[in-house]
Amino acid sequence: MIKELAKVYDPSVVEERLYNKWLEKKYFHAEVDKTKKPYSIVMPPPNITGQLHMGHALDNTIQDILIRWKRMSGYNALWVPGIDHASISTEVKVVAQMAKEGLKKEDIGREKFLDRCWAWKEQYGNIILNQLRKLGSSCDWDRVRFTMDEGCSDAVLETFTCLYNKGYIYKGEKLINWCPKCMTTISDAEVNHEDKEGHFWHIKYPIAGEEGRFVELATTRPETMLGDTAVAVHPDDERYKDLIGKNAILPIVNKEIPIIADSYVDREFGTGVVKITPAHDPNDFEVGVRHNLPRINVMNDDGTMNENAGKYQGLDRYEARKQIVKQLEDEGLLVKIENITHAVGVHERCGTVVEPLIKKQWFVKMDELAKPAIECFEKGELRFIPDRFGKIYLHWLNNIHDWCISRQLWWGHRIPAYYCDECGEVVVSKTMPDKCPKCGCTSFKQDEDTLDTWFSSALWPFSTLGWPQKTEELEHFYPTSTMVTGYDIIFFWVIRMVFSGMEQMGEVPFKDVYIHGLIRDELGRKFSKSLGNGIDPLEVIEKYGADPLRLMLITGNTAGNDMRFFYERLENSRNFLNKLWNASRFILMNLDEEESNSLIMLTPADKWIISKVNTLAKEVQENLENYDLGLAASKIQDFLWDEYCDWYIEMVKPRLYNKDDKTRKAALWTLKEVLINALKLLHPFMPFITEELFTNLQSKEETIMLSKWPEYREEWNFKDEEKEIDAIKEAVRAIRNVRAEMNVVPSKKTKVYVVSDDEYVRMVFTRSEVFFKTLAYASDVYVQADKNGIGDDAVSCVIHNATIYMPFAELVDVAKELERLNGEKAKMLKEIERVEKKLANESFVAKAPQKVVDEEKAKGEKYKDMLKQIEERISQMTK
RNA sequence: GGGAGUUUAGCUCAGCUGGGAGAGCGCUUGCCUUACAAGCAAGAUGUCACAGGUUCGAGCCCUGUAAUUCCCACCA
Repeated sequence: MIKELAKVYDPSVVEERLYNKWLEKKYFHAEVDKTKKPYSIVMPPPNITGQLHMGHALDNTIQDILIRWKRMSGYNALWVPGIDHASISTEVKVVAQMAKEGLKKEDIGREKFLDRCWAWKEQYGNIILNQLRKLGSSCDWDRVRFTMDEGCSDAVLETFTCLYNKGYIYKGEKLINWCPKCMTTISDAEVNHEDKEGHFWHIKYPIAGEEGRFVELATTRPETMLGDTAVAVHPDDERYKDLIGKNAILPIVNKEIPIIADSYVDREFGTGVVKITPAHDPNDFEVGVRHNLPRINVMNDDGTMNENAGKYQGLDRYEARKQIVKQLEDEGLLVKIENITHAVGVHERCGTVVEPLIKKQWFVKMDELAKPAIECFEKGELRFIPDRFGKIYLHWLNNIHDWCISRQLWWGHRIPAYYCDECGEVVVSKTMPDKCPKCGCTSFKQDEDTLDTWFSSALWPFSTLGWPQKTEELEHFYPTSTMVTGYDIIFFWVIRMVFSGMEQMGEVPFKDVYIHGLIRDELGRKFSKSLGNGIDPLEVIEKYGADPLRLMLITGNTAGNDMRFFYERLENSRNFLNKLWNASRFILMNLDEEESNSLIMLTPADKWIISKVNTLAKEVQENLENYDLGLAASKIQDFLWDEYCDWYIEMVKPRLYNKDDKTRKAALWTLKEVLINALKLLHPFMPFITEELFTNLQSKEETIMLSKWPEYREEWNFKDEEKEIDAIKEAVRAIRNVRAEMNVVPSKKTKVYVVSDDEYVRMVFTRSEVFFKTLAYASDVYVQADKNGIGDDAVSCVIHNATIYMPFAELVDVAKELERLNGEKAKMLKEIERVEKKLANESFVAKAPQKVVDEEKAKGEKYKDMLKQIEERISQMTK
């Protein structure tokens, strides 16, 4: 039966058909199978506000490669997909949506607002998951999880109460990062420091009781001076020693505040005097604690000044700043204004300058929890790929601060803390308590705040497997095998997953963390909306197909490094796809007879390519195990394109075209067998085309997805043939060189045979150019013209270890050829000299490994041999 | 202020445990050859940032320098 493939491969049609087939057949679904070794990945859940971008495409391609490889290798391979409620992003979007209707969330109340959020989730939440299917992701869609589904929410409540009961969660009044725009607290990790242009205002504070004496200090935020409760100098600063213990008069407020000594002050910086505003600055807060200073908050939550700001009450913080500076100037207390650039903390999500404020918030106490996370890494239970990220991981854990987890948002997991209406007692419990343990009252109010969105993400590796229930999935698949994510969320996510896993499960959540870089545009810039340089993966898939995109994303870079997106690279992948398609088409065109089970005789050429694909399987396996995914992919690509298509297929053509050839069957068998093996190796990288070709090439198995992963086989190891054919490749290249150098243009009708002593290797070339594409077989190759061709008029030509006869008429320039040969000779002499010099080096021979020395000797022999041939040729020509 | 990365062909990047410098794109030349012009064949191009050191031997290991990118950090 002859199968015929379409002339061109149309990814969009094929990919959709195949993906639907996979879904229908449930190939992605993984039931717990205790007879197999488990391999599991949980997908970093994309936000429900998200659209598929290149980062997702890379992240999921990597995971898909790993899962498909392990699945084919006989593992019980599970890939759990899911989505994240993304508390603040979603809330911002829903608020914006409502704003268009002229509504605020307060207008409709918490419950109705949450209804809208859920509606958002229903409407948009699955978009990104559907987009992931376009990529070919083979995750188990029967197990899609959501961070706010019943199970995950239960995991959150369980964890919260558990940590609270152990004393790891507490509510405390601390200085936190406040976003006046989003009106919520944010964690340290959510604050970005940006260098901004600003001013240094130098201000004089009068000394109380000493008319005309001042201290000069500088600030970048004059508006906070209204909340100053001290002025500090360094204890050993001679300039100000006598001031310590005295009072300064806070301008505008006209209040006396103490002058204190604290070693936090840097004598060298500025004037060596610092205003202390404990309610609005983290350092000042610490100083305030040490010196028992009052904390005066002068700002409202929306960034306007409050009642403590006196006449500035109600003004926006920046407006207040302006007016305060003006007043200071008017009062002659402003010394100078210095222009500076300084780091300003901004909310990473909205860019608003963060305001440190004192608030009562919930925190996770980190020092104890961090310890197991450090230990498990040091014990080697957890590793990073590449390993340099391990250092970053450790550094962060060793310098960890308590994690502020409460957010003044509505969309998210509401904090399971209940306040007694009577006595205010706090009860933390998964459900509303029945009665107050202190006063017996039965009415409670739940905490208004929700949890940081990363709180639920931190539990993801086990909550998705069913925790806190004791499921068989959890038992079988936990700890998961590999976590694939970008370096940008190591702090947000990876670390929190590890300590959560260690605390709740007593085991690491994953053994390997594969860190990938960012995809950038061709200029190396990040993709961003404002630059408008984003490239939509879906458009790329539409145009080129998912396979080329995947291949392009995975090759040409290594773990942890950023990569640039070039359409040129994509085209290369697309061309490879096309190449593969056409090669397969060629083979199918020739598979015109029934398959034979009888013993076939393999020629050295067949053994050569079989041996090559065998070696490839071994190397790919090693590369994958080391997470060198890009290396593995390009090796497969090189094999298929260079070795298989450009050499083997060309070599085998004469045998295919001659139906009487005894080795024709062997050629066909080899062509098919090798291709199928290579397709299997390629499948994790390019799932669609490999499936399409696999199912067309054979009829025994219905999918490549569940076919057996090619392993290295000793019986396919033909080292001699590999060497032999590789040597001949060299010879052929030399023959081609002759032709190129001599400018030979044989007539199109010339028919040339390359014949070896071995009768089963014979290659026929009907066209002049084909000749030069073709690989001769044995070391003693000679070329004869056929009866219609050149006959006796031929001249022999010996290059390296091949002899060719060519028609006289075609040798247009003997002098040129001689020149070339002389050049070749000189080159050879140089090489021989180099090798001999090396071998003459006694310490080299003595200290270098024997293998290296032997190799060197062999090279020397080879060069001498080649030199001899060249000299022969020269003497022939000059005769 | 700490920490990490990068520096290899015109461009973007590979180079695994140290043994004669690689790929893709681009460029030059010749080819519509019954799988493929999205192709085939041949070709040119590198003080592997710099300076020392270790070694028989360094793109790779060590020390230092420079340029550059990123992360962390409270400098008012």
